[in-house]
Amino acid sequence: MKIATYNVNGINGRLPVLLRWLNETAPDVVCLQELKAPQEKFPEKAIQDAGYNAIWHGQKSWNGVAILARNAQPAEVQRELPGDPEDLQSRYLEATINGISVGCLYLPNGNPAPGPKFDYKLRWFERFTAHAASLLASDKPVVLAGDYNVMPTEIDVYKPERWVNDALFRQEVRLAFKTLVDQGWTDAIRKLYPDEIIYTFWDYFRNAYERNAGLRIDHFLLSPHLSSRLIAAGVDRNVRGWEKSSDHGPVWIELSD
DNA sequence: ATGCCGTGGAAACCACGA
Repeated sequence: MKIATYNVNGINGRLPVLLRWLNETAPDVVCLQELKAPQEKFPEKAIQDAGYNAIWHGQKSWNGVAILARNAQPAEVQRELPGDPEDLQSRYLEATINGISVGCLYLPNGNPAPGPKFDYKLRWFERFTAHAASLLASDKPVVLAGDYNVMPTEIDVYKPERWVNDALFRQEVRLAFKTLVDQGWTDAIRKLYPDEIIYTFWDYFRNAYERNAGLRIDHFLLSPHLSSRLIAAGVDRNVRGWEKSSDHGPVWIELSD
């Protein structure tokens, strides 16, 4: 079973790229972030014609998350992150697919830091960590996939010294990620490639992709059940080089049946 | 050190992203 996550940076502007990638790589489950489309503007028919059932939580202009499944219907569990009724941003969607709980997340960027946006990021991270703990306690197979907007360690940044005060790399955020993982999650890419430089994002500026000036901010966290089933993982970095690409590349894992 | 590019939405600029 192949599960992927892809921050599309606008699903309608990205539709040709998304459909080509789905057709070429045929993941079984896909978590999408940054739809940047209201609920009624999700391209449901094109996704269905590509062979995928979908649930999504859209939002006008920003945010928005979706879960796609091939040969299965995602059973929605919740469409927002618990813990703050006043948080209206569409950043979390959870579904059960073939017995696996799939959490699709778009963690806040948090810049500029310090400031209210950074405070919101840290609060969101705390709520997410609490929810992740409850998922672990359920003892079900769980995957938490998405754009975490965190580079966990220095090898996840092309020039770490330039990012120390950035909301994606500040100590508070790296510590929050470590606290989350230490609950008992496995960072899928790092389990298979503990020391390799692997990026999932390249800025649109300054030929970042061509220079491989990237960041690793899109992650898969696996519960113990799924960690033992992990057989492969990677980044479809070539997609980042396609015409009209997102600034993120798709990331994927393969689980044994 | 930096939003230089890209997207969406409103309105020919602005907010936002990482």
